[in-house]
Amino acid sequence: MEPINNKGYKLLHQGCLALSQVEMNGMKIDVDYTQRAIQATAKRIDKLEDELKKDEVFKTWRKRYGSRLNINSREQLGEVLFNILKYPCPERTKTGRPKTDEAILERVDIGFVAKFLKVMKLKKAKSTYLEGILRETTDGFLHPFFHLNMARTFRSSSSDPNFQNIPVRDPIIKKLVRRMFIARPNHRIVEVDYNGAEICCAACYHKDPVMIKYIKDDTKDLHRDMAMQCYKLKLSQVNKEIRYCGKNMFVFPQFYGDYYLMNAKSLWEAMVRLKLKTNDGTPLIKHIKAKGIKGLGSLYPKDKPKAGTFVKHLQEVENDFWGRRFKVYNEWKKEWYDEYLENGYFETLTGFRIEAVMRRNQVINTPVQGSAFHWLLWSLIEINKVLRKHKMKSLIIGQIHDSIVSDVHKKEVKNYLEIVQQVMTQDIRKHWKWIIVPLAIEAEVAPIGGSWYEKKEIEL
DNA sequence: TACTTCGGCGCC
DNA sequence: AAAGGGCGCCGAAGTA
Repeated sequence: MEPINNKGYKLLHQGCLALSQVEMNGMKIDVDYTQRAIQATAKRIDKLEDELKKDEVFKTWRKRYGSRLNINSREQLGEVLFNILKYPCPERTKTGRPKTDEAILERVDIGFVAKFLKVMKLKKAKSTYLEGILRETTDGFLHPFFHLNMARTFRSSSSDPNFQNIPVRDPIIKKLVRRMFIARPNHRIVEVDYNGAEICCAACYHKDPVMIKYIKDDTKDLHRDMAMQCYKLKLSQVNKEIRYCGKNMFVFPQFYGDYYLMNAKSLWEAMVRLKLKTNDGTPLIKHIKAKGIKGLGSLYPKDKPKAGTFVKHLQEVENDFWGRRFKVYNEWKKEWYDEYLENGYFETLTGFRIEAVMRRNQVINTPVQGSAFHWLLWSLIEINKVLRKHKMKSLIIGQIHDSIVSDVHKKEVKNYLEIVQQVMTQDIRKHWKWIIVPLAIEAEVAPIGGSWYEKKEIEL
């Protein structure tokens, strides 16, 4: 990759300097809390493991492995469940071992496995987060690294520790871990993020009028609409959980280059596993069957989807998605890839030529993912400049691809929010005239001296 | 003991 | 026609 204009060059130069400032600022860690949390979590793990050891399944496990038994080994558990106890093994890894991830193990409907998964979650929280972060903490402060030279898409990455994958989805683990991150005295943690950054950024490349309409019109909601179509629901039947599935099991995978077979699989599994219900309380699986879907259908790529299966339905949704709904977007993908094949490179709107051997999906995703991050990077640089120019006490302490985390002095909160709003939604569009969609941000604020866990969304 | 590979899982 | 984008960190297991 190389810059093709001065804006590109300056972005990385200043970005590097601004991020080193962010690294130096660092964030406060509640060390006492963390030590207590580690102890408490260790205790919970011990207790659950004791219970596991009393189970019949564990006795089978011991018989098979004897002293080599390792309660942390999913591979051993896979052997016990699928080869000895003869539970059906739905999938294998590329090296031929039985797959033993969460989705697969949940299908083995016995208490032992449910408890095993619960313990694994706690161990992940303890080792990677509680202990991993504490290990990197000195004098109560943590200074994660932010790199601009690691990601192939010219996003950033973070390490030692990785600040960009702190748990947020599982409410229990979220609280356990995010409680570690606290504001400096008289400060509040403030996190601001772009709404749908990658979708908006993609729109600047493909300029699909339907997508632009979705972005501009507040009453329209793509994820909701696709959830409705995938699960054959009416507007009144959709809820937050179902919308989440539409977003993360259809829309985003499709944008990343996935296809109907995988969508059908994960959307179907979600119905069963999360026991999804329509807003009026009907189990989704029952609803979909009433709508004429007999079953999931074959997941073998070579089989032709059969009428009346969920797979066939998703194939139709996909065809509609690209063939009718986002026709212009679809044409852009083809042209963009063809041009890459011809030239051997492509150029991002943020000012870089990227010359590398890439697969089709990478060629389509890289400019979007990279440029969306460049919006954030440019914003971070400008916000940092303003904070310093006005000698404000507030500090930027981190960045997560499309969001900025700051430790904001209690008297500067209003001012800070005005600055980020101005930079992220107005100034950036003067800097890059090719941004053809309105940009919006969301802000969350934690109490004075409180933790990252306690952040709450506020009106801007 | 040190290192690599794999599978898994956390995030956007 | 083909078919899931980008990271970093952990422990298990195998190898040197």
